[in-house]
Amino acid sequence: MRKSVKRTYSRYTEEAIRLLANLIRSARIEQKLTTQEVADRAGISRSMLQRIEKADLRCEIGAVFEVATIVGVSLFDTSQSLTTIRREINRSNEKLSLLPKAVHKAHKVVDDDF
Amino acid sequence: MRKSVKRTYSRYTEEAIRLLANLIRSARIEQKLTTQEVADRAGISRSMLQRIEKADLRCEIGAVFEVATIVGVSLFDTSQSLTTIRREINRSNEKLSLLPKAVHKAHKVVDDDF
DNA sequence: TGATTTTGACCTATATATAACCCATAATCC
DNA sequence: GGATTATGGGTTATATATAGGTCAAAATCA
Repeated sequence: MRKSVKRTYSRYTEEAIRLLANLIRSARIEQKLTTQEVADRAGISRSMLQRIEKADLRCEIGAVFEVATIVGVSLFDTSQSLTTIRREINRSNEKLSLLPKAVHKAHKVVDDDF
Repeated sequence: MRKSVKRTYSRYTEEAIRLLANLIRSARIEQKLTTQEVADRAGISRSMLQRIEKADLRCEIGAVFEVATIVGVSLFDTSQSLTTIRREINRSNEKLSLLPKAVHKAHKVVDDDF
């Protein structure tokens, strides 16, 4: 079953996505690409691109990142480069392999009376 | 109408999201938070969080960013700070106001014969 | 080791996002 | 100014993501 979904977002989340949307729109216009062109290249509809540029929080992250990549907005602005990001992935994989697989909370106290 | 959607993604998009997912999972475990706890705080289901940590490209960007924020993974690693990101938004707004509102391609050449 | 909890993988019903339209207006260019 | 194109804002049918559940296996800890 699925309950009606009404999400709330932190300020930081909202503004991060707002910034990303603005950067995408700027980059698109600077490169003189129409919304239709970018949408086609990204394999999405024009209406979807419009939502992305309006910072709609419910767009698929894959679509947003793909558009960003196409117009040249670097995610993780550490690096635009694929090799660098791969290095980071490897590091995070190593780290993950060292961390515990599950997080256990302290056992519930059975002693409820006092 | 809606056509069946089969997306393709660039390598960079895939790996950027892979990295983000790894960072989220690492941070969650380091802070000894269970999947259920984080899901609750983010207002999403546990199954959704699982997809996020598996780098599923079709999750809502808002949900992903919210989880990242909750476990302390900074988007735009320039800054974890809200004020810095706001400054960036303002700059991008100024920039956008100076850019043309629409991108026009050269007029179609009516002269088709040669 | 045994008790307890977390996780991952699945399933289902339904709310919702999506592509693909259309149209009016705005923006651009000559 | 006039012609042309881009954009924004709708609408609709349908594919799909989602919440919420179950269950077995894995992981943790005493």
